[in-house]
Amino acid sequence: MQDSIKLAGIREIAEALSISNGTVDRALHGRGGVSAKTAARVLKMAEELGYRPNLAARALKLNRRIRIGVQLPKQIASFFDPLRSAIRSAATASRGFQIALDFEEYPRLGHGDVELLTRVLGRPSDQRYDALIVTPGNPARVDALLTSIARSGTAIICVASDAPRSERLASVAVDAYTSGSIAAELLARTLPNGSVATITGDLTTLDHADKLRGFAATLATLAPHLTLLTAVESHDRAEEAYRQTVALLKRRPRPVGLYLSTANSIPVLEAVREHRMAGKIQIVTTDLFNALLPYIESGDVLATLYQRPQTQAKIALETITSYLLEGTLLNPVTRLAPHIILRSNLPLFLDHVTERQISRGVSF
Amino acid sequence: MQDSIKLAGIREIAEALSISNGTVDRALHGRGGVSAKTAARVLKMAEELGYRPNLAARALKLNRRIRIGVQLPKQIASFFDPLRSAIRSAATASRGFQIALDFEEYPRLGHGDVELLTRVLGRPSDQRYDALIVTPGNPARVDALLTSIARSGTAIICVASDAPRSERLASVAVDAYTSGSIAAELLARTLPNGSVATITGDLTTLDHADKLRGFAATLATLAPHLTLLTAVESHDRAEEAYRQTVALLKRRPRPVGLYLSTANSIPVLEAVREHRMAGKIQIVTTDLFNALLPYIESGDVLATLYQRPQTQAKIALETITSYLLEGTLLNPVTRLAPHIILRSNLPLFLDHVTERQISRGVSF
DNA sequence: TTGAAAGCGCTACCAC
DNA sequence: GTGGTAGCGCTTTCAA
Repeated sequence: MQDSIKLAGIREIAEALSISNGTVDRALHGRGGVSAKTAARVLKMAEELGYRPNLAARALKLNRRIRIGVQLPKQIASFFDPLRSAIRSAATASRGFQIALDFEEYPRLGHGDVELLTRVLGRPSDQRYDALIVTPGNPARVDALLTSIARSGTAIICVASDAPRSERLASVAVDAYTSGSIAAELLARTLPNGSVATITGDLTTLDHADKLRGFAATLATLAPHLTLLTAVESHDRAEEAYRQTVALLKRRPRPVGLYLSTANSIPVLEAVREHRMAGKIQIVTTDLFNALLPYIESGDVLATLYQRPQTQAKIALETITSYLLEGTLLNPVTRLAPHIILRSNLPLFLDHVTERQISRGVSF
Repeated sequence: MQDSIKLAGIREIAEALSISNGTVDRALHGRGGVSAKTAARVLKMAEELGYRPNLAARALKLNRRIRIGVQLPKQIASFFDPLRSAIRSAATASRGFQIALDFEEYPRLGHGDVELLTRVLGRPSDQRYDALIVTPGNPARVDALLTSIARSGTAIICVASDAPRSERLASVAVDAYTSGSIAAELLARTLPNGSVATITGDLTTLDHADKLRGFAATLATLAPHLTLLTAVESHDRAEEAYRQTVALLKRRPRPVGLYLSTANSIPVLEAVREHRMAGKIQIVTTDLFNALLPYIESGDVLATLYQRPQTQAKIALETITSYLLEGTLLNPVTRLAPHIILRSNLPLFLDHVTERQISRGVSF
């Protein structure tokens, strides 16, 4: 089979119709100032000749240096640091655009994000972002802001979470419901009778709530032999998680399985180890970072659900560039499957773990 | 943090040194005809100004219509059909290059591949491929050919398998050893005592042998309670697989787990069902296609290891274009982690399953 | 409403 | 060894 496409450009269309290429361009892009009749002829001929715009030429001519704002929280660093650096390298690799990135940070989801977003609206128009990458925290508090920004001409891309009721251009995230569902299936298949517990961050966060819904639903379907204890919220703080874990371990009968739906897993794992329950409780965690590695290698952790920050970054930037350059919206909503990382496939992910994910302060 | 890179082009370097941009270009690309001294000055200034080539301009100027040959087997269609169509769409989406694809097919791995490769060497030089995408079957029989083609100036990219001793430019594949290892871990975690069997294609194929090595190694480590029966080779033929499965099911004690390391799983699953053993034997399969879906949904299949043809295609084309356009070899060897598809995350993969994977004849 | 032409940054060719 | 320059296909501006 041969894909030989004859390359028809604007020039060819113009010649075929004996008009100027300026007119063809205007017609093709509906820029106005073209009679309806001519426009129709152009469109028809373009179709006929199989017109494919030369993106290199377009990019060269436009030669825009597009400006992308990136507003992400410092925490949880194990996820957002790799995400940031992946955005950086995806931007560097981009053909066609010079991409200027403007990174801004705030402490954590729901703490400082609104302020940064507000500041975007105040930027002088010559410094406007062409696109803005954000992780929306509480939708109720950012929806309106995101919509305002979008209407001001900045394309909004949500990563890691979503604000579906805002006018964001696109959203990329791991499917949270499915994440919970996978955790439940893994526990269902490996555990005999007993009860399982979940430790999450904050149930007002959509992502966390969705994970729990998926977990509960699948547990009910696949594991009628397992009882689900009420969810514990650790608010992504280390001591809280530690304390709550100790409390869980003192319950009788003791839970046989644990689903940690945020990256705040280390204090939990430490508590489990200190109580000499390592390996006796099946644990499914979230994300991948240095401190977690030994627990996976030892088998203390059955599996971790990796949210693929690199992939999310790549998709986000592809979405932005193809939107700005070609005017096509690839995929308004991308829901990735998390990678299920076990002991056996861990080696393949080791190069995804960066070094400088040192937890400072109480959480990570 | 602000990434404002001042955009220095060839022009800027030339002006800074009061020389012509032709000279700068020659120096930057080591094209010769430049005095060592000038070349050094140019390189230094380029460094200083942070020279970044404008890839759009380069692409526009070169305006090559690169020609990529794609030689893949018809079987196993569930893998190679999606791979082919993903190559197609990745090529269409490519900025900078017009890509002409030349698809060629042969019946199956090891049957007809050598002939197609030989034919490549005979092509008139004006029809030479800039790059060739292949799945090497038996390395012993294609290594030399691949090297000849590579030396003739065609970049060879191996997908789905590898020929590491040839002079191929790059290789993209799922890590076979890890695939087997994952299968073993899943069975180890879900099975009590007993024996497990493997059905593979052909142990002379590197990929199949590697999977088995990984399976055996991990089984020994994680599941001393499980016995591994000797591997069965079905040569990817349906009746053979069916017959062998029936034989396996007649063994006493009956195997409690099964690892099917090729996509030739349907006859096995049918045999299991007919013997009313569905759900009583844990089965891990390979790849994802329509016919397999009901088995995953019903739980007959515990997990399938998906080899991500779309991802492989994308990486292969990225490797090719960045090599031909920028002259940089991204990653000579890419080893993907297979996706572990369970019942819970299956919905996220449904759109990866194309329709026209109808098995014709004896195998797929 | 349409035509003509400049020019984006790079490569390659020709002249010196 | 080096300088000068045409031109890739597109967008955009100015003139008609």
